[in-house]
Amino acid sequence: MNIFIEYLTSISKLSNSAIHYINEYLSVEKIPKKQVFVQELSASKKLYFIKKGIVRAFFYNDGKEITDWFGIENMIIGATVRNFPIKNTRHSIETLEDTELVSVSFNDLEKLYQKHHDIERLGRLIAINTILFLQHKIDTQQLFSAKERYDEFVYKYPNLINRVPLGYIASYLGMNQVTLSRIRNQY
Amino acid sequence: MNIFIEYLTSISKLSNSAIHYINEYLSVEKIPKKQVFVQELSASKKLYFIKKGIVRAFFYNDGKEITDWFGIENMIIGATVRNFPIKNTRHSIETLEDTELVSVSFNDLEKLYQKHHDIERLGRLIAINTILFLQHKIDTQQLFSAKERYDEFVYKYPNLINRVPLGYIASYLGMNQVTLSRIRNQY
DNA sequence: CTTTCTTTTTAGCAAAAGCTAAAAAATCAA
DNA sequence: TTGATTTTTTAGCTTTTGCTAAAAAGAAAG
Repeated sequence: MNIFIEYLTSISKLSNSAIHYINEYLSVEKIPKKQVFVQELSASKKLYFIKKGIVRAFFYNDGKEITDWFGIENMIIGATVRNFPIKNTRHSIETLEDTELVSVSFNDLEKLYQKHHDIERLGRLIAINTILFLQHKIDTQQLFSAKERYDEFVYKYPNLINRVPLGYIASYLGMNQVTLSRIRNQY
Repeated sequence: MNIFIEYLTSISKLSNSAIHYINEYLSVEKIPKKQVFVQELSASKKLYFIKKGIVRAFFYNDGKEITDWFGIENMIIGATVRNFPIKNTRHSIETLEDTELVSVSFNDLEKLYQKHHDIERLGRLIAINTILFLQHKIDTQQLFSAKERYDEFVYKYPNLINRVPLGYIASYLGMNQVTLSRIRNQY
């Protein structure tokens, strides 16, 4: 789990007592490949951190499956996708490879926030990072062509291209799977 | 300024002492129409809340001006657009109508965060609201046609359509100004 | 190894949206 | 008001991306 604490402290300093407290509440879970381990994200009772592996978030629109987000090592599930009690969506999370997760229940997380000001601050800073990530996604969607979006994806996630089905990447990038195949073969 | 405090407490409860403290740090500014009052957002020293009026955030891409965000009453400037020391962009903020703002300097805001746990929590919750807003924008961009995006915009900002130049709205919605004009005249 | 199932590529055509430029309309200022 | 400036609409053509379906390639299972 220490990798999780390291991740957290890289975002914001934490007191020893906060670290100790967080550790108390963590568990580790191993999930095999191709398993939908969160059926409905907004109803999820836990927050997950990806220690190892690849996951994706997806939902259905017009009968079609849309991949919304890819999670790789050192990412929090639901920081980016809408893992908030506020909004009802139909997101599921699936492992694409064997995955190790660190989890905290939202109940416990709430306790952590309330007891430790520095953990609350950490939560705020994680949210701000998420905002930056999303804003960048909006920019690329709005200003980049399909090819440019793909190129950026390759740059950003060099490991994913050969490990994840093309169709998932296409829907993540907001384009047709056939279009992506063409782009990849440089027209 | 009380409208600002009301806005804040609608998001998260604040202790009386926190409210008192916040009030100490607020100022009010009036800006006339069509004035670029923040030249470079990421270098801005203050956070603004819109008490009255309309503003927009814009930047240049490929020599073209892109409107990124519209701010109306009861919005925080920079909660949505990237008003963080972290990321360098070239966003400016301009009033579209006579506008009244409440402002806090980031210096003071930092103090507020540090002194009051409940203000830090408020900051986290505002960030989460921003995340939801941005995720919705991503969805509409990715899944909606140009017409659908416009229809949603009309629904969401009924006041803006006749008060804001069409070109600004078009770039906000990620489409050509000519395309938007056609859509509006229902092809 | 084959066979089967899944994923990717290719082809051809259709639809959506972009671009340039000019005309029309609306707004602003003297 | 009237002339000037800005904004919006219209027209015609181009480009990009989408869609359906079928072929090819790859991966998985017996």
